[in-house]
Amino acid sequence: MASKDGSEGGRRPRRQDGALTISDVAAHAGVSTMTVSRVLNGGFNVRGSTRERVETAITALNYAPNPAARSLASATRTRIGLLYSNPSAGYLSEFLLGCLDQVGRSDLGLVIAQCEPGDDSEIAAAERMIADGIDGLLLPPPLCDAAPLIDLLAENDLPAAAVATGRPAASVSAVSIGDRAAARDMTRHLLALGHRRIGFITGNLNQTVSAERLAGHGEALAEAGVGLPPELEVPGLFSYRSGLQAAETLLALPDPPTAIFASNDDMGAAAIAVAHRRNLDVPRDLTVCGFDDTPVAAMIWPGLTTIRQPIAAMSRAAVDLLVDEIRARRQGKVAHHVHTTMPYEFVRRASDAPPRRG
Amino acid sequence: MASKDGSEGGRRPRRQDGALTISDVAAHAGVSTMTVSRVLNGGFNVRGSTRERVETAITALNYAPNPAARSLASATRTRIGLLYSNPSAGYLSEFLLGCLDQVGRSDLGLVIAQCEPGDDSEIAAAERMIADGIDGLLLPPPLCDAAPLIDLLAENDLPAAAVATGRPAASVSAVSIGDRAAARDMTRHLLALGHRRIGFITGNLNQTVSAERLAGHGEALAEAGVGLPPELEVPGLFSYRSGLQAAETLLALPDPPTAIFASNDDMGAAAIAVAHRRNLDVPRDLTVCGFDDTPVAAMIWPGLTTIRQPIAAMSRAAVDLLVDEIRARRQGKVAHHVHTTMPYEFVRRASDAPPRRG
DNA sequence: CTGAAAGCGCTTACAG
DNA sequence: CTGAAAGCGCTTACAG
Repeated sequence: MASKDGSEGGRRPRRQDGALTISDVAAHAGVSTMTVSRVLNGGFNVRGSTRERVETAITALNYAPNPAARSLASATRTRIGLLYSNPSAGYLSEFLLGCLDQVGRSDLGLVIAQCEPGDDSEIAAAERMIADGIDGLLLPPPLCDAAPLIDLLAENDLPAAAVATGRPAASVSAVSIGDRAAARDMTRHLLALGHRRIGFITGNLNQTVSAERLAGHGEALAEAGVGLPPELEVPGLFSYRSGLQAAETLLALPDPPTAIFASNDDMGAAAIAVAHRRNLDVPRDLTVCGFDDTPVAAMIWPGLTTIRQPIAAMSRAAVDLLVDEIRARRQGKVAHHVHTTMPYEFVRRASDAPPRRG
Repeated sequence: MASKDGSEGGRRPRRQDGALTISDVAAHAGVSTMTVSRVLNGGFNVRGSTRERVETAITALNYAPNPAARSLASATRTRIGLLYSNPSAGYLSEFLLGCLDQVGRSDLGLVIAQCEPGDDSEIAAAERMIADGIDGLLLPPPLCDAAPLIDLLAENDLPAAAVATGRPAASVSAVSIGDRAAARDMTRHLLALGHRRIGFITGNLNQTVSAERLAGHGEALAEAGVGLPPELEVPGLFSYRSGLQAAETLLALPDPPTAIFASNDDMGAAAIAVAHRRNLDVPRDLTVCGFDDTPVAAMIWPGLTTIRQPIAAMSRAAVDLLVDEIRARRQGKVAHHVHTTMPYEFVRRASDAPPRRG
């Protein structure tokens, strides 16, 4: 067949940035672009050996698909929602940093809504997003544990990814650290320093991580044969203010603890403030430690010994999980809810020391 | 002419979401899509009357171009960088919220880098971004005032948008509130309550807003014929810790102030903490106010009277400015550096009252 | 100042 | 299981 129009040659190509395209991969693997596309999108209906050849070509060439072309061709820009509700500012900013990163590299639309905790505004906000045609929802704490919300999503068959929940619901994907193990590590550290009377400030019991962290603390004590007298376990709500009050309670005890393990950094910072108000030196007179490693932990003095959660990496991972699930559904596959655990890190700063003798 | 291929009909259209395309606008305006595209991209080489017709069609139809198609066709995804350096977490999270929103709706790539303040890492980070081929840079405080950094960008002819600078450099676009006027309003409020000895905690003088806020304070005092004794002006660094020290200094004065105006909320919160430590009731014994309206202002007790900066709106606006400038340059137009001022808001909470008598 | 054609890099719908 | 063709919505390069 002759070429369809008479004119041959002439125009110069538009693009000169050396970016690889799907055709390069196809050529390298000796298949059609169609097949490469299939592999890219889950590899269904592709023979195993073919898929391997394509995957080899992809990694050899270090190919990454052009997100703009993808969303244009599929005529569906994936849009995910982020619902948040008064987390600490330090947590939120790191969470957003992770989202921004992942959203930017995947050409996703991200719709954000804040909602007040407690009342039904989280339900209302979620319903608005569903009506708006969102493809999936991201749930940072404390919403990761909001049962009515999660039920609503399940009823509407909307994929969701919960971040930092202590006990993921079966109907959602989730990214967490091992909160129980992390708390156990922290308490083991305090025990190793020689502390035996350790005050514990719980988190808000609406959030499942609170019970997990308390359980981890209890396990470490049990291992060491140390008891946890009820007066040493005081309730907090994750807020600075609640930490102030909890620390007051602990330090006003007739036989006060030599160490305080606060279930997050804000409350740890509050415990340090209370200690100072009482003219106690931290860590000489009192050891204090926190959890999360939000910015405040490094900003106060003395720096707070804590557990680092890789928050940005967790939100990135959650976005990935969500997108994978959305894609899978579009192809009619069964939805997998993946529960991922990411590594935490023990961060020792300057707020802990052996208990004072005499 | 006959249709080019014999087959007529057959496939059904791929898209069914009623989204408008450039062809709809072209039909409505009675021009080619090419002309609509020209209007969309600055309207050069389009007759005035034609442009108006197209613009009318765009607004009538409420048309918005498909960002994915745009970046695919132009073969250039606009990528902007965000360089940040230890702002308060509350500030950063609101700033990111704005970016996320704007980036999401424009199909922009966003590259984020943190750098330590002071040393040359901001220069190094910027150079890395330039080498990476970034199209423009976003500069939240304190980097909005980093002269060496801004010089580097000017030398490399890289568009930048500074957010919340008190005195924008000529070579960058900028989005600010009127810091001077806002501080003037706050001090007028304190004067109206009856305060005459007002302590002022400055911000970090590396940031130009610090001098502006101080100047606004001074202007209001001058208007009222009230002097500013040197001992009532104490230096802060915008950090909680620096606020603690500054407030101590003020309250240890033989004739202490009846009100403290802190140049940001973190330092205002610190002043309240110091007052409490000294058994002073806020606001009965001491009025305290802040600036910015970051989350901490509403979280502490009493709630902090402050000036609200629309941080998210400011970062959104900065992204827009940057993108406009990048597009203009691509079309060979001269780059405009726009300096925008956005409205602030006086937020009265519970930390201010008339001075105590006797 | 304006438009017809080609093309951006992918995916969908169809046909084997 | 695999591929040839058409199309996503826009912009570039060219021609008037």
